[in-house]
Amino acid sequence: MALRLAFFGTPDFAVPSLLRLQESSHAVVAVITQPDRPRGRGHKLTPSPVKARAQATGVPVFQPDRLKDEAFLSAFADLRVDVAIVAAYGKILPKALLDLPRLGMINVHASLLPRWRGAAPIHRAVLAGDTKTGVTIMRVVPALDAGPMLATVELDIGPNETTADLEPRVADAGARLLVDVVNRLETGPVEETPQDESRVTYAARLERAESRIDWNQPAAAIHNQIRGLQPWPLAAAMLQGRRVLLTRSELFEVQSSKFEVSPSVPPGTIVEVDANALVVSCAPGLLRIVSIQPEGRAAMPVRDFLNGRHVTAGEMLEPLPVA
RNA sequence: CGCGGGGUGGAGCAGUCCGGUAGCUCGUUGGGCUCAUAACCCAAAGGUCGCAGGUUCAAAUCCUGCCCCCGCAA
Repeated sequence: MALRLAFFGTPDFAVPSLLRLQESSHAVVAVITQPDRPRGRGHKLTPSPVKARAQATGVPVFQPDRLKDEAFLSAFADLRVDVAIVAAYGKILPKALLDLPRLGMINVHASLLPRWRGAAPIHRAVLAGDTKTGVTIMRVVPALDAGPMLATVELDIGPNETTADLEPRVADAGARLLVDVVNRLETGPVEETPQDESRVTYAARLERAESRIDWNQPAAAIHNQIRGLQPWPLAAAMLQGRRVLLTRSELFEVQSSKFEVSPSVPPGTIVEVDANALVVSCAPGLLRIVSIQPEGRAAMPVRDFLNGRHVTAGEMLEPLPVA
């Protein structure tokens, strides 16, 4: 018998999960998403991506300010859902809500739990230089991302892959895994594996201040910063007195004597400008910047950037002033 | 009505203040040079200057309205 589902989700990450559930044999009878918020330029009130998708398909949408509202809780109870799905909803779900669905609530989480519980699992995995990540489907419990696991899938993170590249892949893999789990729940209980509490790490929300590049760091760390802070807040530095966002980089692997950096070269120095990259000295190591975004412009390959700007070896990429 | 930057051959930019021949770097195409090349030399093609209206003998440039892109801030 097809299950009646409620879907809690808000950003782009949640959309593929909603989409695949709607394509499944089950019935998504309600979508709960964050209230429209002023966002973007001009402070325009903008619906969440999940809301946009739900409205396009005619599913009833709930946008409660507080999940503990009696009115919402009773309306939700009246839906008599079998399973509630949570995918990056954006708020802690109260205990009173968790108990309402007949088979409980399950969460799509973008990491291999217990690593990276919390708000920014994909970003933190890339920032930490993880070479693999994945998705966990787990039961929602009152503690943050701590529920027992029903299924996982692993994904490799490419050496130059950014969070913006990775997120849709994780979202899609998670959506497939989710439908698989829901299908199994339809036929009976699914085995649950408790998380190993000794290996828990937390993925803190990103802050704007993390955008500032400190060139007194190993090239690999800065590379991960550039890859990880996408699509927001992006790694930033100063070039020729103007703020630039560094959007793509590559580790400089080949040890060529031509590029040996003497200890007297200060970190942040552009030691070489070639057709496609700015080669910058870090401490230690060299990083090739291959894509850059000037203020007021879209990101572009360094090759294009250099067609309109003069940058020569010896100039510096300065750290952003501390706000 | 949050603040600011921008839209000029395929790409990145200059030119706009002070109206008067459409410019630079790169790419593309053809040719040359070279053992060879993403190098170098020569040549060519390619543009409704975001859209609409106005002012003017003349508008990329000045005036008015609109569309789109980006950063900041939330």
